Amino acid sequence: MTNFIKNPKKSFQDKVFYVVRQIPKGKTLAYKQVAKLAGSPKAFRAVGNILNKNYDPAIPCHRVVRSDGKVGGYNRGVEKKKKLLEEEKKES
DNA sequence: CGTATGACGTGCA
DNA sequence: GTGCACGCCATAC
Repeated sequence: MTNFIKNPKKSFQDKVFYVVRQIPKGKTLAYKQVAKLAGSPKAFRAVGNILNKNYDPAIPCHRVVRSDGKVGGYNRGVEKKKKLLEEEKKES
């Protein structure tokens, strides 16, 4: 890191974060949907890739699941993600 | 610039 | 219904 400041890189990542941040509690969004909302319906690959490399506590990435209904993965542990989804879903 | 990787998605056997 | 292989886009090196 040559610079202390982070790059304002306005890229797909920003859109993905913005979309994921809008996901209401107890609701899950598919990677494909996120990619579509982000502007690239075929970039669901990049969506997962970005979330995986850039996990942020402000981003409910645990609400992003596969179109198959599977949780997919989670930086903190798939088990944790499943539990969070279940809890939020119950509360909702 | 080209190659490699990845929390995916869809199609086919 | 399950499993395997290919294709897709964005990022990193």
